[in-house]
Amino acid sequence: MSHMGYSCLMALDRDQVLRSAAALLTRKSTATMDEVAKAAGISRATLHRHFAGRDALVRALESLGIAECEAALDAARPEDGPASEAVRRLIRAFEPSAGLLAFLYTENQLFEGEEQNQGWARIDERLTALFRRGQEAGEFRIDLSPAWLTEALYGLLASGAWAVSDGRVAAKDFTHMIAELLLGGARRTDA
Amino acid sequence: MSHMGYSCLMALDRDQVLRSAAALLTRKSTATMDEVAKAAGISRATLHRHFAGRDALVRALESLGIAECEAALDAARPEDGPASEAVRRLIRAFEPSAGLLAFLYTENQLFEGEEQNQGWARIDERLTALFRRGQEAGEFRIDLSPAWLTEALYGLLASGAWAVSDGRVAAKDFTHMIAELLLGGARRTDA
DNA sequence: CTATTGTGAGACAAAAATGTCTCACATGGG
DNA sequence: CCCATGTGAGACATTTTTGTCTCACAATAG
Repeated sequence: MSHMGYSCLMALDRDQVLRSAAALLTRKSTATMDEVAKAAGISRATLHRHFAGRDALVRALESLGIAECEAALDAARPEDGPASEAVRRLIRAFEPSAGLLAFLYTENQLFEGEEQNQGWARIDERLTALFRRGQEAGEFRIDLSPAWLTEALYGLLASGAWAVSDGRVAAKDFTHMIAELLLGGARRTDA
Repeated sequence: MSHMGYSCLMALDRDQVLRSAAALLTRKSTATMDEVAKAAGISRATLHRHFAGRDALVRALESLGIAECEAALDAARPEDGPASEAVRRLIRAFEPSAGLLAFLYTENQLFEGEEQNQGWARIDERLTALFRRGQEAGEFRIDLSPAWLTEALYGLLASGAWAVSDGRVAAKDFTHMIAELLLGGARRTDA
């Protein structure tokens, strides 16, 4: 039965295609379907077999991004332990998805579809809840709103992903640099 | 002599066209020249009179962005006084250009032209120099590299611009939220 | 008023991207 | 071996976007 082989290989392929598409579209958001296909190492015909068109491709990217964010949130257990530690776990869990997230964060003002926006709203909610919890526990300062901290987390994840992919910072420092900046800032505290 | 009237009005128009183009392209990077023109409130013909094509438009946006960043750096005197204060002045000086900068930061991996890249390299250099100065003065922690702090500053400026334009944070808090997060982080220090 | 200048609207062809086919080929299971 | 399935290459019509042009109109300086 070739059906198993089909779904298995397809799923892997599709995932990799989406990832390379995200990587390309982040750098060159006006890239052609043909360029996307070449970047993924497949032909335009095959790309078109998987995704009916450019819109479908972007929507698929968004769905994947939402799913990965949800999974990362689940894995990081944001409700457990000190909020600072939860933020660290969260950033570590987000790291593999950071490239995709960077693309979506800069592009997602595009669609206002029902499902998609609900997905992001849910993720935003879980993130702001974490920062709110940290504030209520007296762990985080209260003059920076949870909404802003959430926004900043997205921005820093995107900056980190780009800085790593451009070689401006080492990949192994990704989590540390984002977490330390977000939590502790640039100022010395042991002075 | 109508020449004065010409250059005067044109300069203003051109600037406003570029700004609305940046605002639109940030949200929808695949926007058509026609959409850009409509967003600027002018006809496609007029847009095309100012900018030969899409490339020319983006290049003009980049030139404007570089010029504004240089001007902001000059105005903020990054070499004077405590580095923290210099960073605050810098963020305040960057605020009017943040929307434009957000677009360029997410899109500038596009061109690798000589002049443009030199312009950005120069700005990067001045920013990293400021963070390096802060580290050498013992004001900033040394485990976050100046290159990363520079990158993070770009990212936070972009996040701030989007958050403000989407109404997620108040415009008046722009400088404070970015400066405090970048310098002090989310963690309470007075606990 | 009159001439100049910039503009908007629209026509138009050229170029680019997209969506849809067909066909030959490779691979892997039966 | 033979067949089914996914693929790459490329042809093709369609659609979209672009670049260029013309013309009428408004504003403004002289």
